[in-house]
Amino acid sequence: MGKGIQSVRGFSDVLPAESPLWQRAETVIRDTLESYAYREIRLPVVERTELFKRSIGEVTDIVEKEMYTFEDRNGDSLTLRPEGTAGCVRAGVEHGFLNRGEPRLWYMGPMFRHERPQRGRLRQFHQVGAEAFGVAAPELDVEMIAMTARMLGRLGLADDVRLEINSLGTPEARAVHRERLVAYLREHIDSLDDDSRRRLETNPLRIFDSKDAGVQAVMEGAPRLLDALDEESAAHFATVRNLLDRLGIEYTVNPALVRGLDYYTRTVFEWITDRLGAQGTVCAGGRFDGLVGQLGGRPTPAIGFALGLERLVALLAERAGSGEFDGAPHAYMVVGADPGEALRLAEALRDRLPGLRLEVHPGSAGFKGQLKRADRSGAAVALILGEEEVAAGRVAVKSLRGEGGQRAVARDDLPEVLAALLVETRRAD
RNA sequence: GUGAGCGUAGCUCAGUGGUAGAGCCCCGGAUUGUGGCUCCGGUGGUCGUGGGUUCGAUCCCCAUCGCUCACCCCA
Repeated sequence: MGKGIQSVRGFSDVLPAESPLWQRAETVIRDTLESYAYREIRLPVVERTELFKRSIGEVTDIVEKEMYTFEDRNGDSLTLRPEGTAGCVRAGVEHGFLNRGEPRLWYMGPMFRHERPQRGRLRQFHQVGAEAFGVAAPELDVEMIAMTARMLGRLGLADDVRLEINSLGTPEARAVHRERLVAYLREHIDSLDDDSRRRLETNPLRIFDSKDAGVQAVMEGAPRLLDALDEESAAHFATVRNLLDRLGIEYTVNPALVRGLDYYTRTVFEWITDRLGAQGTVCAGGRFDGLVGQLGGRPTPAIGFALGLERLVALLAERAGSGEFDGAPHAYMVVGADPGEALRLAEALRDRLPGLRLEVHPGSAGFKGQLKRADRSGAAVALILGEEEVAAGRVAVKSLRGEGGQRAVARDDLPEVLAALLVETRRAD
């Protein structure tokens, strides 16, 4: 325990016991994205530091104190990506594909933020993100929300999450509102706690969800961003709400919902759970109509979301039933005097049945020990290939679950028997 | 970055100022080529690390590292 080299704080392993859940999440997400015509893009984990400063915002927590930044050997400042959108937009501008059609992209991979680890928060964590470019219509916002709803639904998490939405309007409207809000708050500065005073400088909108009762009272009378929206943004938001209603997607409007990154505009949304402690946001996204232009591309409207895989998997783990796929082999081959023959047979079986998970006992040993291993492997059956069986051209198929019956099967019939077994266990996969 | 709680076997945890235990796991055995159940036996810990107090520290004190949760922030 206290020995040897340990993993770096906040960088954790996904052990074999948990990886099936990850695989299931990834598969469902990928399939869903593809069913909405999103295509995968694979992006580097390292980008120039400047990219994140310009996109996420200089004064955000992420840029100010959470980035893994280092100097390359040639003196360039590089950063382990703290999120995926910036790199995605950078790639789009660099390769000039953002304005050819309306690209829909997704990516999956590790992100890095130097924060204090806690439940649902690691320094290396994994996100699935998707971005759609070139479409300003609110229909796209709603389709994206519907897509995330579908993912969560397919994973059986519909009852564990709720949707909150808000509109941040245009940067201009937001700036005007911000000034008004700050002016208002300065009048009531005496009623603000330290936390809120600090936010006054950094992100005054955040003060809306202060937990302090006195602050709450002040905020009752504060100017609301939603009331200050420009006409177009207001109409856009109204359409989003209307369409969500028509799709039967439930949501609540949360005027205090603010995305942490500077580049968001108009629609923002967040899927929240109460089952994961303090870090309840599982999936969040919104429009960023200004970012592409900011990063040197032709001004292009865009929308995206990011989903935290650790948090999603944590929810799945809570929900996981007994029939969960655990990666155990279907069959375990017990080997007698001729290990070479066992290997040959095993290869032949894998040729015939690509879906078969077959573990062959390495070398040969006593049947007792091998059967014990077979049992512990979690396999449904043991395939016993001893001297008697080899001589007779058969394989003993012994059930390791339930009664434990055993029967001799002719070699030629074995693929068929195992195929039936696969069908039987497919449910659990 | 701030605060709180916790670090004893692979895991879950007892424990006492006098150089450590249980359950589970793992390994072996209960006669010949048959797992699970039962019984018997066994491996395994410099009690997170470094200092201090003490005749003596796993236990008390300090520091440090790590874990966990919360704040902040966010996926």
